[in-house]
Amino acid sequence: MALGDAILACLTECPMTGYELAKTFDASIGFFWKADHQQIYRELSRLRDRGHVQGREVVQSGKPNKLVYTLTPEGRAALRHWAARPSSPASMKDDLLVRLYALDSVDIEPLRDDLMARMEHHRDRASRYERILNKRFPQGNAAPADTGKLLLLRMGLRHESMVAEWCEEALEALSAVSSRTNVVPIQVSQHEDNS
Amino acid sequence: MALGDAILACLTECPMTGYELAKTFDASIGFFWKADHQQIYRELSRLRDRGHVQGREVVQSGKPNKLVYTLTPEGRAALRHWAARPSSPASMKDDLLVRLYALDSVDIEPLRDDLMARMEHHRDRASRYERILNKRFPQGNAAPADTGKLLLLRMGLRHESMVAEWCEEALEALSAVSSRTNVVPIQVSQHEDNS
DNA sequence: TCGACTTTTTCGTGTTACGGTAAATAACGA
DNA sequence: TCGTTATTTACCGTAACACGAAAAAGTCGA
Repeated sequence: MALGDAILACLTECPMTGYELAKTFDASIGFFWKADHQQIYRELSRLRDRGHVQGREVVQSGKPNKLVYTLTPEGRAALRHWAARPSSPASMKDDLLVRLYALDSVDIEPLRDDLMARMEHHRDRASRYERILNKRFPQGNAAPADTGKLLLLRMGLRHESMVAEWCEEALEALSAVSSRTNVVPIQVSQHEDNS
Repeated sequence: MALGDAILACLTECPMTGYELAKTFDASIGFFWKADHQQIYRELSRLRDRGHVQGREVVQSGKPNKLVYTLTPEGRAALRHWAARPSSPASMKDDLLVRLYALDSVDIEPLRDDLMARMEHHRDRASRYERILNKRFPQGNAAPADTGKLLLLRMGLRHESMVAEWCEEALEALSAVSSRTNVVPIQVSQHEDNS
């Protein structure tokens, strides 16, 4: 809902090219917001049109020239202005939850596999966040300017641990159900594979 | 990414009209997925075109006639098929997190207000989930067919409590920062209010 | 009785997000 | 020479979201 603003937020750190942004995004805001490079570039040109960022071309010898984008005062003001408005809570919107909702109309074998994969995924991320936390904020506190980043990481850690734990619980609950499994081989025929 | 499938999942419960779906969605899947009635109706016609649901018109005296949508066998198969594919973890994508990331380029007063409102919001939802859990699953366990719904509610409860708790922590951390606040009145002038 | 609200469906229009495919340019390394 | 990395850009489509509007029938309170 505000990829543009997310990019502006990223650019408050330092001026960057689209390429760098696409990489950096993944290591900061990208923890909770995916955006591929096409999205980033498109959004950057839109921001440039609005005057919120300014692109300076840097001639490079070895590589194609790059466009370093800098936050303009207008962009900075827009970010502040945007940040001053109340936020709306994000929805979770997870496929897994929909599948669980329709649990008895669905095959549980693949669901179980899915849950296990997800559990590992969330555990991985949790330990990743923990590692970063320990490295960047060993004392558990941060300089005022970094407070937000510390809070972000803590949120990420909590979220991932919580979901991983929940996956575990869900797997247990599924085991209890799996006895009366309706094991019917899935039909791939007849109708197309849309959705 | 799969509103259609979410609707199919909803319809596994019982046949419903678009109007009822729009209401019911809010009280089940809508806990983690917002969709207004226009979206639902449009998706329903698409599903009907694909043959995944079937609409029967029910003539009513007092009110306008309604279209009761029933899951077709094809729809049921499509749902099973969809549910058998691995899910992709949803991203959190919360405005608040972006604002915190750019904490030192942003006014903290409105941020604090926002955090407080959000904390209340998440607390409300947490207690709401708890109430539903106590009412629907007093024993803490569910019939096999309802296991998924129990898990959903537990996830919702955990998520909301976690976020509420995190908001509290964030507010504390902000208090520590707020002493060196850069209190400059926000400019609304000069450039337009886009974004 | 008038006006407001509920029930029920539908249309339209625009933006944002997300996804894939692909191309141009130029170096560096195998 | 072929593949990879760096760097930007273009075009395609679909899905999601947001807003606004309207019909057509009834119910209920002021």
